Amino acid sequence: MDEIYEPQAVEAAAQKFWTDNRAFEVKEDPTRPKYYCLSMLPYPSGALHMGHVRNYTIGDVISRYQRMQGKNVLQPMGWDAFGLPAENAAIKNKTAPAKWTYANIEHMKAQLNRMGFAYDWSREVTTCRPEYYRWEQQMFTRLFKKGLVYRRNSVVNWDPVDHTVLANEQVIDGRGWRSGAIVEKREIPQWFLKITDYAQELLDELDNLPGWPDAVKTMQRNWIGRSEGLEIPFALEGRDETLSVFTTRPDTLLGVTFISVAAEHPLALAAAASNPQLAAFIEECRHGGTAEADIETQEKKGVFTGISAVHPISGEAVPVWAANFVLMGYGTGAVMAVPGHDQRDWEFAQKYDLPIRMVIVNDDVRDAILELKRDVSAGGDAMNTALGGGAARDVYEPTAAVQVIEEFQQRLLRDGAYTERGFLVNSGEYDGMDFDTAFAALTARFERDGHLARRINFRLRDWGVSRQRYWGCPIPIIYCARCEAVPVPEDQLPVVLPEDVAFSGVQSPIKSDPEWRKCTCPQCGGPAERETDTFDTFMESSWYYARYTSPDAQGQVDERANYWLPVDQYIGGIEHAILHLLYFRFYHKLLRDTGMVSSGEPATNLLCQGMVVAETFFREAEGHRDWFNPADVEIHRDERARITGATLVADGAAVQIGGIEKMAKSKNNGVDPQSMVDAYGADTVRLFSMFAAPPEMSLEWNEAGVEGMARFLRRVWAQVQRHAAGGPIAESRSAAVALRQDASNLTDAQKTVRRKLHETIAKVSDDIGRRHAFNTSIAAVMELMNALAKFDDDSALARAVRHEAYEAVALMLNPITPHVSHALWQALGHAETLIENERWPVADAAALQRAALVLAVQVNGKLRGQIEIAAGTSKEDCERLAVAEPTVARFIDGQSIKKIIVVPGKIVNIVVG
RNA sequence: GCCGGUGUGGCGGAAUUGGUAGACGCGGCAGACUCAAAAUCUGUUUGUGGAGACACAGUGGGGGUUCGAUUCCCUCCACCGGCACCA
Repeated sequence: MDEIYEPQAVEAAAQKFWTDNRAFEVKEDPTRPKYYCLSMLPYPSGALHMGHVRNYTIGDVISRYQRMQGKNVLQPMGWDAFGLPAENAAIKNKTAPAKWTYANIEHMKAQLNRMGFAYDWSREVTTCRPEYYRWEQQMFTRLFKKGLVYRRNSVVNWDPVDHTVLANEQVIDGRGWRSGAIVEKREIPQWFLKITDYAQELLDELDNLPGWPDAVKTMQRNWIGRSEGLEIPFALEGRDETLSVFTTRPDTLLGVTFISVAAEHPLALAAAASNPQLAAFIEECRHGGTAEADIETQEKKGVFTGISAVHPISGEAVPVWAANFVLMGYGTGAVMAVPGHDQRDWEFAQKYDLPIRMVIVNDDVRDAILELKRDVSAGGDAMNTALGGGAARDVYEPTAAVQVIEEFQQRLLRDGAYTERGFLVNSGEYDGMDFDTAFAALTARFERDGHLARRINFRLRDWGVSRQRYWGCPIPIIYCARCEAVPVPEDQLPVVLPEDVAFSGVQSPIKSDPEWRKCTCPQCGGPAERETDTFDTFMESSWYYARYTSPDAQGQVDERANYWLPVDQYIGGIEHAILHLLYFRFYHKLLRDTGMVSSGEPATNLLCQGMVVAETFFREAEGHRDWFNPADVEIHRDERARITGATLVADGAAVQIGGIEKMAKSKNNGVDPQSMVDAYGADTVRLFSMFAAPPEMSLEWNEAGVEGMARFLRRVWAQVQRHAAGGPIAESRSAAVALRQDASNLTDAQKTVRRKLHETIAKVSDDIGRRHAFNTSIAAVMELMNALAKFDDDSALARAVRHEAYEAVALMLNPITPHVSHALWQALGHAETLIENERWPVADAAALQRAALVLAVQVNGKLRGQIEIAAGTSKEDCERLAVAEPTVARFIDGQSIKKIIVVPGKIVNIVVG
């Protein structure tokens, strides 16, 4: 063992050993428990970033820990290789997207290997390869035949200058990012997968995923958005048509004072022909992006269409407005507006001076009304007055009950809608009913004549999978003038995307190439054309996890899938909480329903890691900011270590501190993992990324902290080196093993160190295995190392204790810093390498025994002292000792003890007063 | 706008089921070693008052439940993630 820790040499040696021995290639083995640990596959953007390092270190720690538990661990890796950035890079660098992508993969694969991740590369998946995507095309054609695929018009962002469809990301403040033109909405035909057929199951099965974070499950529930309500028909005045609206609040029906329809609703479009103001409004609504955030935050506007509907109960005329916040894609594209009890409708009514009607009241108002009703039956008429009759206002004296009602109504008109559930008023025969009663009564009313009014509505929309881009998987459809859309027959798959193309960026090469498009119809043999749209890249990332189980299957997957699936631990960023993770779950059900897998959910446990963030630095320039990388900036502090400012190393002049943000090119605050690995080694980078924050929180990259981790590894190395050089290692080993049988000869100090060791083993096992609290597991090992450093005893027994501890430290650190552990294991006298003899240490229960413990003593909940008690001291004795403790006694003095609470092993609280 | 999350010393964070707030690391300060520096090692480090023993305050703000609240409830604020064509 070298005296000095040289990470580059240590890591090269360990990695060579693993590679030479194919240490991480796994086979299906029914005799051993399997463990499938999966990290979200990277998009090959060019180089590994810190987010990847963090994600994959977490996965590797869990994988290596599970190997040490004796599991048959699969940890694969692959490339989400299709996507928009390749097209952008192709334009910028004048290269083909495929060439750029493959070069990136090669580079990033080398970087992953340099990190020492235990991947089974024999199962590598690259999603832009035809041997991968042909199965995705096959699945699509099968779903087509099952009726789970359909084509309809839907809205895209259209750049009227470049004549291209833009991704939401390419729309900046309503304008195309390259052309600067105001983006328009345009409807084009697109392919959809019927995820809504699975909405109920996707919702229900969230309850069977205890290993998923609650935040993710809640977000998915809300995204799926199941709601129960009624579909209510409004007849249109002077027309032989009805306009149906879906509502979850039929109890507010008598409060409807207008109806809002989407600007692109057929009714509005038809009315616009003779209404220039409406036509202008519809035209205005065509501008701007399609993102929901844009639509929901824009100013709410509307125009009266000139059409009136008939209220189905009161018979009153209700105006129909076109509004920019109603989405054609949801429900029927029309909503009933109840300004009294819906805040958005309330604001709209205020703006356009539409009536606001109170039809729901709270408990207090209901009680007041009941009081007035008793008054009415006794001959008074205050109730009519209070509820809007108004005629007698000048002459009568308002009672307290009337005041309650009037105040409620005034608040509603002045401050905003009352949106709680309550009791119906001003609703004729429904007056006095609560929500449930009114819901039932109105359901009965609208369900006469066998007509069904009850509806279960989902917010979830079908998955639009068409993209008007080149660098994606071709959609395997052929268009024939006679047979319309025909799926490509399975024996003609894959439909291969040409990779050697000139890519200008304006038009997809397969759209502009008439030869690629040309084909014959598989049904009638006539001339036909291929679909030139490609799949959403979420398609590839929805089933890659299954392909890893059988990467060479002659089918999408084979029987090996059922050995490995479901995934035992999935790890990825929280930003995927909804879209990717919902498609991932949906696709698994598609695989199940086409007989390819037997499980219902793809992953039993999910860990969402936080972002990697860093400080930002900038200088104001003309109209913009110049951002400086943290590596080029020096921080200044005052005598109490508070930051006072920062200067640029290059010129010594001040820069402004811009706050902590997600590592990004735009803020130039990215730290290159490669430079960190070159400077400190992979183990130090892995250790820091696991130590600096718990996995699900954001991690602030800070180079001083990285240095601290390097310092720790050097200390571990130096201590083990000193131990190994200090005596015959084989004897220490056998003496350490003997401690398990009999440790009674140890001195108290030796026993204390040994207890600390076994407490640490217990804590680290729980922290890594159950809690995934890697940061505190490292802290515990550091505490142990600090105790060992102070353990000043050179006897043979002390050497045995120390040997036992260093072996355990090497093993406990192995998941996190496997290269160092590999070297330490050999230094501790083992002929076998650590990877050949992976065994997680187990705490010795006998070593954990304590003779005495310390209890905190509180008086009225405030800490006042401590008492030391022997293990097994009775509650009464604890109370007696606590009361007698001098400081405690001082605080009790002169007051009577009312109660004493004893929490065994923790605390005594004496309540006085 | 809607949905979800986070907020604790100078900084990253710990406190696992309501039970001693600040483990561990960084930074700072002091000291040892050194011609010197770096590295390393030792001590110290929430704030205020106090020589000290110790006391008081303190977990984004306000309120509540409890013998006891960083932890539970209500409310407000700030920041972060997602919003269906970024991946």
